[in-house]
Amino acid sequence: MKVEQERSIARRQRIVDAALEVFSRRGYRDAAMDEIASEAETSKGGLYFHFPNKQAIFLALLDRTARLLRERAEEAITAHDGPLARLDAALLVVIRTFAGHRSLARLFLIEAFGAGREFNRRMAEIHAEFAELITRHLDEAVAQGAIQPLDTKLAGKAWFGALNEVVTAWVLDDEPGRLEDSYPALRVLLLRSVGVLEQEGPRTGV
Amino acid sequence: MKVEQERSIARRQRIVDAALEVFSRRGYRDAAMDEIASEAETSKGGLYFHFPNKQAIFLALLDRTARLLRERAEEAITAHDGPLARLDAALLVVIRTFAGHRSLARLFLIEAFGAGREFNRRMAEIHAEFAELITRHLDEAVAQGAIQPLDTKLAGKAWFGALNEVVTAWVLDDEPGRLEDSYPALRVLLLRSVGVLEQEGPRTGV
Amino acid sequence: MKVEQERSIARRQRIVDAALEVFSRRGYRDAAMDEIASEAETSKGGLYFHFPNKQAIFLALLDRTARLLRERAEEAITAHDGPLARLDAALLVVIRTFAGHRSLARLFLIEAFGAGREFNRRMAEIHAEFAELITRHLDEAVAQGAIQPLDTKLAGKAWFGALNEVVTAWVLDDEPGRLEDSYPALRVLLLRSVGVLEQEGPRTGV
Amino acid sequence: MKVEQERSIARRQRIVDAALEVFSRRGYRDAAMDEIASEAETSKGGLYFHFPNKQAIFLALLDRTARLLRERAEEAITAHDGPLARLDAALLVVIRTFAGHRSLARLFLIEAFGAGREFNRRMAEIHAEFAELITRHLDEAVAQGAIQPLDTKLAGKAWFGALNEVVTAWVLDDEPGRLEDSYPALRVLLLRSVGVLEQEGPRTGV
DNA sequence: GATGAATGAGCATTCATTCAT
DNA sequence: AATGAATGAATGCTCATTCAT
Repeated sequence: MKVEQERSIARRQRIVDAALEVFSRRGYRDAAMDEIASEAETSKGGLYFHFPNKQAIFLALLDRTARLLRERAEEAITAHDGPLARLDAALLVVIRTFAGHRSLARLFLIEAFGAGREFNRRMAEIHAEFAELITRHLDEAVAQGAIQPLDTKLAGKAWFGALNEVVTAWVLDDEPGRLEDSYPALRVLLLRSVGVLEQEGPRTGV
Repeated sequence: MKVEQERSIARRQRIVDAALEVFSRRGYRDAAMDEIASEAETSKGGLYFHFPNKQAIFLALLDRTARLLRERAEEAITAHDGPLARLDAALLVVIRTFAGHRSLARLFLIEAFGAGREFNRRMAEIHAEFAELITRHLDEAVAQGAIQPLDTKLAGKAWFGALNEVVTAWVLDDEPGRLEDSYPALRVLLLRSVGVLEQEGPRTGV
Repeated sequence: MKVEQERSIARRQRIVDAALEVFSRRGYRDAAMDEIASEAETSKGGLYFHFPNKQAIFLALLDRTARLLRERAEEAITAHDGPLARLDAALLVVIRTFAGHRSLARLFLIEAFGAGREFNRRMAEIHAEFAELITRHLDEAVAQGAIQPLDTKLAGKAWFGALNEVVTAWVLDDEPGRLEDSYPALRVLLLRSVGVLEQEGPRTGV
Repeated sequence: MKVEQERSIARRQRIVDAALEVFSRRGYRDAAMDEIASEAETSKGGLYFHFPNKQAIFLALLDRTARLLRERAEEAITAHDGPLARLDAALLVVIRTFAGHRSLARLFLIEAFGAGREFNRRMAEIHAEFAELITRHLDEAVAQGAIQPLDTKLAGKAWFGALNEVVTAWVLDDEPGRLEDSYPALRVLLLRSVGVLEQEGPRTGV
């Protein structure tokens, strides 16, 4: 039993991995189940044993990615003190994660929209989640008097959008530089936008 | 001849109008040439007389939209003095244009990606153009001493991204409020991000 | 215009003809659209231009067949006088029609059921129509005093069923004799069942 | 061993029961092995342990049903004297059996055809068997002088067909009445068709 | 210029059957 | 005996594109 369950989970994993590969190579619509199957070293039927349809695979991939980002961000957050430092660390971690997984970034920021009306709601939710995370910390910063009161909801969206665009441009760049290198300047802009003029960057490694 | 040319141009117009309608109703992939044809009150063959293929229609639509935005932005720009005021006016005009054409916004910000790998390059260019417009004015503001030197290229992307996200969230909102209402706060954020603390909004009408 | 319409109608005809061929060769479910297409010397897309789906082709075929039978039956009916003679002529015509088109009989009596729940209602209607035709004439025979009063609704079903089974057995027979040869005896049985002991057969040719 | 054999037989029973349920719910083609398995509270593998394939399950069900009908009919037959009384009793028992098992009737009279070319032969046999049972008794009635000589083979088919159609119409009726109520009138028709004008109905219970 | 009929490659999905455990 | 994971052939349907009229 145990063994079989583990194998089944592993197979799902492999399918989702393959899906990432194929979706980011072809885009959602042009990705054929056949190709995902062979990339996952299984058969088309195998795919349908583990997932009800193509959409479900994409959704699983989306959720896995969102979870990964969220977990890393939260980890970074708990490792720091003070709302702005935490936010700072979280954004850096997001940048770094995408920097290390360009195809994942492409999937998350580009393919996910346009994959069909059905995904728009889910993507809106994911965007909203991240924007809210930012909003929450800005609210706390306001509460602690670290920054002046402001429309934190809007700021959450704006920060997320700024980050988003920087990463998107990097994804679509034919000869991309190092994504992480954009962060320091972006950080200054974002902090200034809420009225923080100086603050040291996070001391997280590398 | 003259008359026929005009008629032909009018027909193209009607097709592109129909395309906007259908693409934003269904998304690029799910929009059928049949539906565009009937929306344009012509036949499938008629479409292919005026455009070589589906992609070309979409591209024409994209370019028409980009041109519209650019023209309006430039108009606003020439109506103002000083790089920051001009930028301010341009962004406001973009916001207002999208506010008045939600389906166009959806098309431009959501469908355009995911319409297929072939469009990504074009979209990247369009994004870049707008980011560069911002960068240009920020550069000028730096040159005039209105703001402190900064990474204006990055700031261009960030500003555009912030704007983008605010509009996107509005497009995907089931019960959207008035998009224009977000602008004043966004404006403050953006200006602050480049170190400008106070500045009156543009006096553009309504 | 005229020419094109005619051609279009001819094509539909050809498709329905091909469908009869293929459905009665393979049965409804095992008939592939591909095979119907090639039998009709057109392409799969062509099929779908003229019919919305497989079911619609089958239904068109069913209706065409039912219409053919009805028309021939009515023709025979108007050529005779007296309800029993008319009925007699109608049944004979049905028998003869099936005798001349074994695959059509197979389709109509065997494939049509079992082609899927969706067809059952239609088939029930068709059966009912024929049974009612019989019932109507029996009613008239009663009204004219040619036969004693009886449950004509039930008799309609029973007569139709008897006919049906005789034809079905012939269709499924590996070495079938001449279907028409069964008619005289069947005729005697049916007439006797409503109390008519003697009556000459119809004088319709061959 | 004994116990295990019994268990195995019971399992087969359960599978065939489940098959009846599912086949008459969905029709042969649309019935999935998965659904039969879960209805039988076993697994797909379990099905294939007891039967070589889907067809075999259907055949087993068909044969079980035919056997049931035959046994009940024979029972009724031996309980009566005289060929016509026996026939009468047999038909009544068939009617009553179907009346009590509508899904079984649907399966036997409707799904069984159209389940695929492979079943046609078997169904033809089953029909023939019942027709022959009728023929046999009519032959005996002729031999005993109870009825005048006639084409008893044809009459067998016709009787069976009449019965068949009455039951089929009832199966396909959305708001069916009591099937048994049709029998007395049908009986009169059938008997008259072979020249018997009066005869009391069978005295079989209820 | 315009039309509508035709094409055919492409694809998601289903499902009976197999088989290692 | 039983399970459930895996297989892969089969198929209805879509749709951009072509082209004779």
